[in-house]
Amino acid sequence: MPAEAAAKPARQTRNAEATRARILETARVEFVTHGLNGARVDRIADQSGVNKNLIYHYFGSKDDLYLEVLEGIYAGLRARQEDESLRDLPPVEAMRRLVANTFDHFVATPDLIRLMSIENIHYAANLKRSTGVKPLYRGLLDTISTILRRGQAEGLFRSEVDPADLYLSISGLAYFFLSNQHTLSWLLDRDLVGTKRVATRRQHVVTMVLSYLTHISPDEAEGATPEVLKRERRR
Amino acid sequence: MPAEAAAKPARQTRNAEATRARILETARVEFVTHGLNGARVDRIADQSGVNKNLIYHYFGSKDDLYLEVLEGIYAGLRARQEDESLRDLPPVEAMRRLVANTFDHFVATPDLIRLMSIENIHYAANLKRSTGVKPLYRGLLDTISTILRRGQAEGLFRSEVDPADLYLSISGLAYFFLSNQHTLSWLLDRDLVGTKRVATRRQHVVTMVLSYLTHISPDEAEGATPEVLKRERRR
DNA sequence: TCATTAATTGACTAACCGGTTAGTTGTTGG
DNA sequence: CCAACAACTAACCGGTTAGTCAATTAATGA
Repeated sequence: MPAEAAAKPARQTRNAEATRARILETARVEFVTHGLNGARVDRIADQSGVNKNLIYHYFGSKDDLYLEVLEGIYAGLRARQEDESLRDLPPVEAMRRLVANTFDHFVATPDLIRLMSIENIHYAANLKRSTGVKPLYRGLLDTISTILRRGQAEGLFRSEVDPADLYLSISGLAYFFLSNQHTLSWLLDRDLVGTKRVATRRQHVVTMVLSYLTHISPDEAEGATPEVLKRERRR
Repeated sequence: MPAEAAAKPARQTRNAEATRARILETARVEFVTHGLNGARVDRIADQSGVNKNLIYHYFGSKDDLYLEVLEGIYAGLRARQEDESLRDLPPVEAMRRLVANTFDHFVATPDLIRLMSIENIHYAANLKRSTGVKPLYRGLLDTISTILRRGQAEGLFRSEVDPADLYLSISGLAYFFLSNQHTLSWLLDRDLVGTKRVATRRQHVVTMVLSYLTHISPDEAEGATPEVLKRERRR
């Protein structure tokens, strides 16, 4: 294995970095599976093949360990966001991708969904101790606002749309059927997360958001078309 | 107090029914506030001014007590549903009310939101032990299907709408900003549940669903209007 | 090579917590 | 009036759980 030679002097029996990462990974699974109260530090220790005290040595407390897991998951959100590329696209296409990306990210990251739910059960007490997660959302809202404004200027989108409301709707449409899949699939007697089902739901969500945005009411649309006129009317 | 005379022989120190109800009410608050794992049987006992063993006498176990709370909350869902009245209204108005009712019910019943989240964190393990909650949802889907079909027959609604998907969307739009209000209000730096904010969100949600339903694509709308023709095309 | 530092462990504890045992007290029907 | 039963309590139990203390072992640098 010539690849690993580049990394480090290759310790044999001890490797702080790797051990710490292993604990964190095990903790992620534990917290996602059992929630904050249901998670057991002993179980995390056993699963990562490590003495329990090592966890306290590296992470201080159960809550701090949980917070680090939480921050890691939210950080993954930023990586996938690729806001920049959207700003150059035509408004309708940009919005279509934004919705689809949000949907796909939720589907691909079940841990995010569960941790968001868990965190809200705890009134976001831990997230509020965090630093650095918050800025991610400022950029997201900016992106939505930008796309929205361009679409409205071109007379393609309805006016009077609150970007935050739109964000809540996009997220809600993609979040709910996933976060509540266990009660819902039982109550509705159908699988909600099969590949085929997810694909049709994705289409449905994209269509709903775009129908809403491009549905211009009659009195608003009269004598529309030219972008300049549209911009004029906004005063 | 002449009013209470009609009720019963008025026991003084003991009242099984009232005590049981008091425990259940206290338990509801405890489970909603702390979740299933976070709830403490001792605390429920103290708060209801009752010996802990009495809880086990009436409810058997912590899980069974939780289940009874859960069933009570879901039962409230049925009471508020008033499906019947909707079926007689014109499709658009019926759908408008269905969406608004769902929204209002979620807003008015924060306990429902929290318990649904809590239950999903636990993979719906407790709900699945329940009998009688499931039928409620059959009726709900029927109502949606009926309204949808009538609206489509009259050429008012787009075709090819899965009733279940529509239900998931209506719920998701009303659920997400409430269930995740604690993380979201922190991340977005704004209050989400103030009276005014809820009112604008309500309008937004109703508008989005109706825009989607009434947005007939060009190729679908050509030569539309007559209901008969519409019905004809569905073959 | 040896002292220093960091990684890692075993053994332990105090508090907690769901559930139980063994009762006491009030109500009610005969 | 009293036996039988239901409502209700006090005290306890055993397993669990987050967190700690003191030691041991491996790498590191001088």
